[in-house]
Amino acid sequence: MAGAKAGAETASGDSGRIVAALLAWYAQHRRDLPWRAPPGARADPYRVWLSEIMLQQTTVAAVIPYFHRFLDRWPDLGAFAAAPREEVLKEWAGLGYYARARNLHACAGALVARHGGEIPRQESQLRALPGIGPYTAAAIAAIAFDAQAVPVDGNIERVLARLFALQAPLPAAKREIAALARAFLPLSRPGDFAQGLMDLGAAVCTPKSPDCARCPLARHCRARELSIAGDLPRRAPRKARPTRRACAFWLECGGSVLLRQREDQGLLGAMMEVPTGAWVEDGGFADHPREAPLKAPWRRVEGLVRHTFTHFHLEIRLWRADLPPGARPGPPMRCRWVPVEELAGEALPSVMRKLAALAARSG
DNA sequence: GATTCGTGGGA
DNA sequence: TTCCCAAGAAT
Repeated sequence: MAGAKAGAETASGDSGRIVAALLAWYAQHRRDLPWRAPPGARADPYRVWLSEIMLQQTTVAAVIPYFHRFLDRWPDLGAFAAAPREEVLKEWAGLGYYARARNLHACAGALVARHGGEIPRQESQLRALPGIGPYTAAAIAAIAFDAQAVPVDGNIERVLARLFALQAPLPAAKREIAALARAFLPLSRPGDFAQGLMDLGAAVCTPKSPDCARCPLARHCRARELSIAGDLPRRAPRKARPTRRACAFWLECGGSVLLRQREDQGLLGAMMEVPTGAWVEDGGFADHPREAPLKAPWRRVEGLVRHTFTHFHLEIRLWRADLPPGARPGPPMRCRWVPVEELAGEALPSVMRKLAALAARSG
């Protein structure tokens, strides 16, 4: 912690000027985002909560259309809390990290049960809710309620690592960076300070080629002084991604296709899938459809679906069978017949939509 | 502390 | 093509 101590001392000397410069920059350059209130106004806590969950490890550009669809359909927390989980998962499909959607639904229930259908303003109470970790609790407290909190996201980690020229690699340096962030407290406008740092990180202090010439904090920045801004923060090297292989089974009958709901936990948990066999690392493709969910005249579909998850690549070979309209079997466990025209509205993650697209070309 | 958990865009 | 990584949380 010697580094953090030295950094904090540096910050205390400059912190007032840094905060002022950042707030002035933010007043001029703040992004106009759909979950933000006009300058000076306080944002709707429901929108802040929803947007912060969506923005976890997800780009603003990817979130915006989802945020609009959620808000059109569920304009306030009361409406959202009444939504069945299945509908939440359908609206979330394609955004990724589906535990967020499951936790979002669970969190709404907890807000109704424990907080009278309101979003609490205390960081500690927020932190106890499903899907809300240290970052999100601080972000909601600061942005929605102007509470004395400093959320530390990837942007702020990067800005602070550069400001103080921290050489320690992430993620080990997270605690040290959080300590530096807290050295800016107390703040007059915690929400604007946090969002200012995030906007700065997104627009100026970017990961690869920071635009120091346009940075309001340049005169305070140790990394710029050392000409290493673009090299910070350092990160521990990543492990290589292995490849897993699997077969999927597209069974069509009378214009409907057989889908299956995945197990509630784990990868793509509770989402719908084209039934697949085992996903085997360093495996080959079976020559026979022995893992098919039903007996049918299976034939191989030409081509391959490739998809990359966070920690492995997946290659899927598709098998297809078409049954006569009158011969539709009862759906096996966790399965359901879905009209092909209604696939778009199903809770299908992106990898499964790729399979549907391949099947459509094979039909 | 290390792993697991998605997706799409850009260099 | 390949790699990086974006408003992290849960285990």
